[in-house]
Amino acid sequence: MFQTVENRVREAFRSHIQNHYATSVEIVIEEPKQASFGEMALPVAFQLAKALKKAPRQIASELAAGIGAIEGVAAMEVAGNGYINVRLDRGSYAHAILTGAAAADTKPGKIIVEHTNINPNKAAHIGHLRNAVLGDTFVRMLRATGNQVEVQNYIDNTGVQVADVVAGFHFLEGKTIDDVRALIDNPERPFDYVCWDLYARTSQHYDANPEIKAKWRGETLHAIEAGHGELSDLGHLVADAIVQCHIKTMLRLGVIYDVLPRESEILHLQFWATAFEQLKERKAIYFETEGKAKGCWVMPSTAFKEGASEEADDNKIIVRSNGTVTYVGKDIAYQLWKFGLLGKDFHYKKLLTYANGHELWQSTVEPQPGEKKFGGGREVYNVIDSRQSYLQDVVVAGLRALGYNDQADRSTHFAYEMVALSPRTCVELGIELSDEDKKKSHVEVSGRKGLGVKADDLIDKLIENAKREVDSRNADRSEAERLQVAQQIAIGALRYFMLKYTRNTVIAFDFQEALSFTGEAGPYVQYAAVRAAKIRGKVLDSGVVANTGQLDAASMNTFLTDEGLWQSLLAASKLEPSLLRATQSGEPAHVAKYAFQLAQSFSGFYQDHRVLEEPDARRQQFLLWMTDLYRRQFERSLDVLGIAAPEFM
RNA sequence: GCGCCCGUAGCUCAGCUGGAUAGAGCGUCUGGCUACGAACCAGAAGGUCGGAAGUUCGAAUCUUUCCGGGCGCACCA
Repeated sequence: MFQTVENRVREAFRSHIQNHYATSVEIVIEEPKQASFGEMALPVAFQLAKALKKAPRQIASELAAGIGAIEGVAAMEVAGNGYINVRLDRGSYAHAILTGAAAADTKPGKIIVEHTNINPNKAAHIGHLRNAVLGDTFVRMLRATGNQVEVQNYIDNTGVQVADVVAGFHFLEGKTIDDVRALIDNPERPFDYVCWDLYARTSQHYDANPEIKAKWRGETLHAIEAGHGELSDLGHLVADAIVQCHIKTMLRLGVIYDVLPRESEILHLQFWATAFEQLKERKAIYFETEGKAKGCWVMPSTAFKEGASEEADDNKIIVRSNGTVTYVGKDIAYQLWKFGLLGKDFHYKKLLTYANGHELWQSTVEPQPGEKKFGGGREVYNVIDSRQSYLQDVVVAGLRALGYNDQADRSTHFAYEMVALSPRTCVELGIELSDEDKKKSHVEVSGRKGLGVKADDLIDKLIENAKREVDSRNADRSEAERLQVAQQIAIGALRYFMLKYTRNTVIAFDFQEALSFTGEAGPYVQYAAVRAAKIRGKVLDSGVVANTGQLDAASMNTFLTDEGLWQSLLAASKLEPSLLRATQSGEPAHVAKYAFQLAQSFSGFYQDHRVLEEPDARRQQFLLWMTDLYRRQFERSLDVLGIAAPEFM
């Protein structure tokens, strides 16, 4: 609704200025510095001052006087040195919200979002959670603004990290496939936890014995890539089992996927070979005959690096001298497929059906009956750690080199900074810190060292904390209900924590902060949502029948002369513009911020107005409607954030 | 060495395309529950927006430079 009026104001000023001043400027509409100034502020007089050679204040006065009536606008004032402040017609604004149903228009084309993308060789940690929560929330934002989205989670099941764990089982510990299968089935200890420790042990062993590293890793990788033999079988067994663990962990957070494209199929279906031919044909890569990259196929650095010189020896190797392809090469093939440019497709089989009926598919080599189709997107977002921006640049350069400039432009590296650990949390975890580390604001996690906080451990701890609070406040509820709410609160706290920071902020993860359920946190928003729903329920239980029919623009206007109520309505009505802005800027933190501000606004409303005890029947109807508007907006914004609105807290 | 990111209140962070008196949470201090649930609310204290120069009617925001920090620059991903 706000945007509708905003557009009207913008258009009125645009045409008025065009007609009377014979010039055109971009009409900027801001939020006034202070709420008392009105609802919109236009600095347009400043922009015109130079061209018209007049004082801004004078121009503003002329504009305000000459522009005439605009539907939905009650008044315009000149303020400061030349601002034009716009005041809305409160009654008609409220009435328009009451009667209007905004239907989101669906946009054409499919957007592909790839996120999570965890190496299937150990348990997920907090860094992975940031990726998944950012990606999942962005997907929800896109869908809420009318986009069709396909969620992909790429599985690197043939990479070095999987090979290291396989080598650990096979060479280091002498385990057979049946031994490993027993570990997977062991309910005592989760398999991803077993691998977490084994990966750290294997890495340590490698560090102490570099020659063994080359031998074991090489042998294992070779077997996995060839796709047969015991080491290969072990690789698939481990990777598939870990993927199941990851899917389960992410499901706890409400994160689900549409399809898992796997690297093994990229290899076996010759995706790379096809891309390789195209790259060679278009001369995007060349065979190096001298220097340190002799015998490799490389992409010249001039293709992906600004200001790179011809002589600089920093070309990117795509195919190694032993003929194997690097990750970047495979990623170029994968990216081509995402846009439907490869001329090939995977086959797919259904991996599982989520409790809500949604199906998760996985790539496979053999054709399957009734298989779905994936890929072929109009736009692609890759949610990947900003440390990989160099490699993402290479991938995009690959698209450009093949002549796919449009697709390159619609290819976005949705980058985010890492999650590190606060020194205090390292101490709590029993991690030894060097004197140098102690001075730092954060310490980087390391999977190779087994240093980090496992996602499931963190979630368990959050639930435990929430459960204590819920128990102490809700003795009348059943154990099952309390547990469910505790889980919702824990996940709310966690998702909000991962979303409250903008993407390029390094998060120094701190247990005390993450476990905090007060202030700018998920549970604060949930609490407000619970209260809004509860008031509504109590009022209706008291025998009052909701009847918005008696709320016309004129009567609402009288209630809205109360500045506090007007500000409440305004805050509640601004979900759409902030959601749109957040989606355009690719910043889920903005949605989190809006939800928090909505909760702040409601808390104030809650304090100031007693809906249940309101003696004036019509005013009570109005307050009830406001409460319900808040409730609906909480529901929608929390849904975008992937946070549940509990029934009680 | 080259490239990218960051430096805003004691701490952790917002600040949309430059715009009016720079905001929030936490922490500190003062108040508010016989409750439409205090996981809340009201109020106070707290900032030369890292330094300097420039562009502009106007700079936390744009440019240059310096200082301080982070991350990249593999035949790993």
